[in-house]
Amino acid sequence: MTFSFGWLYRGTHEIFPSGDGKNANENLEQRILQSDRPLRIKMGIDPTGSDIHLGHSIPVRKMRSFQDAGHTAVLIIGDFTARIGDPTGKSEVRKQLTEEQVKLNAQTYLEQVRPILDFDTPGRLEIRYNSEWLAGMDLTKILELLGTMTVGQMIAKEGFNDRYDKGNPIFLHEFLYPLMQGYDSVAIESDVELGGTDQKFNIAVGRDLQRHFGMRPQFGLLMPILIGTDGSQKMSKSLDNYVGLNEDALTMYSKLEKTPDALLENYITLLTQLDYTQLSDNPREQQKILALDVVSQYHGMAAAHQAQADAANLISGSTEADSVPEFSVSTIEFPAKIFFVTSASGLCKTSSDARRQIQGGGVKLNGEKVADPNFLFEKSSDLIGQVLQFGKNKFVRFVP
RNA sequence: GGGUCGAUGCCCGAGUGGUUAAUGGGGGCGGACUGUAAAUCCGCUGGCUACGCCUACGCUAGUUCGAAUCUAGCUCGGCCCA
Repeated sequence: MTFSFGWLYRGTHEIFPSGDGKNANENLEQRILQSDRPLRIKMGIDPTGSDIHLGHSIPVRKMRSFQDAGHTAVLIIGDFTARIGDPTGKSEVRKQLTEEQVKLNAQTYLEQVRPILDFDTPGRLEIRYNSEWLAGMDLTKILELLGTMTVGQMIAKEGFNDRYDKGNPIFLHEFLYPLMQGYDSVAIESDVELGGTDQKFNIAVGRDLQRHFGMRPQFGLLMPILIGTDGSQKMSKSLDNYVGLNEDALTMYSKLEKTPDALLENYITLLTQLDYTQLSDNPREQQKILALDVVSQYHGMAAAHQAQADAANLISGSTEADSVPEFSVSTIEFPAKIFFVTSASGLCKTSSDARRQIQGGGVKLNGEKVADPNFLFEKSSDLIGQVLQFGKNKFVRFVP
């Protein structure tokens, strides 16, 4: 029986309730087999930023597996909750976002998960905004929600606990977050909620609320939190150890190709459908296979192969690489010194940094180290066609 | 509401009137090496089309030739009491 549920368990960290011991009557496999309708698989994303990365893709990929097994993915855009911010894992209060920002973010999020989910098969995907049921909630209802939990239960939650111990502030509205997320489960009548392991508390609150409102409680399916490309901390934009879903193929490939050895099995299991045991045990090969597979998921096989070839060329000093991002010189005023060009082209954030990196030997023009930060380009034609490299994997080709 | 302590660069944390972008650590970035990994060693780690100029030690005024360091008010936070 378990065999046919391979898709359910691949990479999965935990399913609760587990269906053994005293929960014997609550077993997800049973529920799937016995249901006479597709299950409703919930996952929430809070549009708090503009980019999502491979870490976010983990539960989304699981959601796709459910879709392929015939179930309905209910993607909840947390347009309302985003304005409070999930306190999970946060050491500080989230800043609140405006309505416009949230709307915009929601759009770009949907674009980014499009390659992962089945958007086309009828009945397989529902997209809901939680402002639909949260925005108009009146105080009576809110009191009912608040009345289902105690301060002790809230304080026991990991993030709150730490912050309380450290003497950091916790605001009351943050207590509402788990309740709102939980109420989403009630509103959409979910059967299973997907999330990272850090979502256990919030998902469990969803179960409690569903029970409170006389519904059959959902299952929680927790996926591991993806470690970032630095190999130690969880993938996140603010730590800059992420691979963004909307990054170009070459950048994506270059980042994944340097995945730390210790992370390879983890990445391959979570980010691809490949069978790790069938792969070469040479880590260098595994890096390439991983990078190729993931890039092809988001950019197509052809672009992935192109990126692979280009990455190989660039590292050997050749500039024959079609997928190098292009940058128009039209925004640069000539004559221009190379340190200015380096920052103006977006390879680094500040011109001061560009200057330093040049002095440290980290900037190359057509594969040659740049020695003088004040090297001058008299006119735009001096620059067009050249490939500028910053560090190990940031490249730009200048075009008119 | 009362009392008390605190606020320094990405983070932690020195510095308590004086040449200085401000000790140290972490993290990060870059270089060498390598497998575009790890480990190790070295350099960098406010901004600016830049051998000079500008902005910085919670905010705003003030004292002073001169303040991150002194004074006042304000803002935010911790703890104790209510």
